[in-house]
Amino acid sequence: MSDSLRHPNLSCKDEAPQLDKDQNSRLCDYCGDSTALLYCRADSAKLCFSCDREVHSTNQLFSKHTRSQLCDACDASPATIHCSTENSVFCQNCDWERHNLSLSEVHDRRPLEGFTGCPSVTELLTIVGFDDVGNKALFLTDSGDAADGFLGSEFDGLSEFLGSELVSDTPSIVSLDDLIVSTNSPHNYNAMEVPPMPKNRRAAGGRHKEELLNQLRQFAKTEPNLNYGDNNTERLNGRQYLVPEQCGEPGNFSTGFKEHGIEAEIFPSYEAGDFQWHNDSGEPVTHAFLPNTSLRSCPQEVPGKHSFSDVCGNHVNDQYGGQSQNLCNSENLSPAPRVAPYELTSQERDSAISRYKEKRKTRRYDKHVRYETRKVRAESRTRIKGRFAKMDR
DNA sequence: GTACTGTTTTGTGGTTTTGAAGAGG
DNA sequence: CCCTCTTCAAAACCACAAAACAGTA
Repeated sequence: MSDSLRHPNLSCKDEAPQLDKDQNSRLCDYCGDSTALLYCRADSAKLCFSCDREVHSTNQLFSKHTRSQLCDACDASPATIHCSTENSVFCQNCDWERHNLSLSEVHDRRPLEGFTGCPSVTELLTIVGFDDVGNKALFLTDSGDAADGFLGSEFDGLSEFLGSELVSDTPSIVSLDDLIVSTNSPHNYNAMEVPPMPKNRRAAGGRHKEELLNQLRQFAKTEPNLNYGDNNTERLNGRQYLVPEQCGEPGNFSTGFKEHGIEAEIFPSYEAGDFQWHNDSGEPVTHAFLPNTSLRSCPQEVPGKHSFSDVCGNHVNDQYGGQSQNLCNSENLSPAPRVAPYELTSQERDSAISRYKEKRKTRRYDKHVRYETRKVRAESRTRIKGRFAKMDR
């Protein structure tokens, strides 16, 4: 990860996620070869995209496993928070530890959601936050190695693409609530306190964007709907290009579809009906495809609304990064992924859950007046259309 | 360390404005 | 699908005393 990708205000201490650490900690639990980018909670396994598809397309039961991006910090838990300031995705524990320790920093964090089913490459791009530019990354040459698409100077290579498009997520303002909770709560547990997701924002990806795109690119070659040579593939000037699967309007890309007389075909992926989004309470969202703006909901806490789910009887919601017993594993129904043991992580998770519950008990939903004298004064002040008016002296 | 002074920032509430979402034609 | 209308919630606005902060003796 280059320094240019880091937030300029980050101190050395806060640059934490040891992303250059031993890559073995991020190897796929299933193939043991590729870099793991996803985490399946039900299987307690880290998986690359290819193995994820292989494992979870086995049967309908496995396809219900909720998967998330792998935490950039610990490489061992499902990510539930995307910090655009650090350009990383974090699990609940790492998010809490990092953003609790760096109260002086104001980081722009957003909730991430898991997914189930067997989403297509395009859908995966959307899930990991490349929804607006993701398809560009799949415009491949015959070599398939470089993202040297037909955009020419406009889109000259993956690295430039990464530098200009994907990593330009600038930090934005964090909510006041985020700061208040951080400073006032006796527990300082603000992992759940993420500001609302603005619309049309570019998100996620994390610090493994390049590997992520590489895997998806390889994945795209094998995916039935995105295979070279089939209906999705068009040839232009001797090059092969993938016609976006879900991009909807060909004109959205400045790639010259219309100019070249190409109409992007919109067709359902073969597993589209099997692909489900989950809302923040872990319940499946019925829409097969949601607009970009709805992809990540903001888990605002609602009194009385519990956050645990029991999907498929063996899942725990993303909010806690919970690790559940795997019914499927216990019955040995699937090609069992290698499971990495982490007792400590489990303890940390329990600790985080208890912190969360404790904080939730003491949370105030009503308005709190800090200075009663100011309140008294404001009530007695003269107003014009509700606004304070100047006093005649 | 304490006291004082000057400057900057914060917080307060009623009304209006703004924007999102839903209903209906 | 598009447009209009309605409803609702949240943000914005205002002035200024109080709080917070910085500097000095």
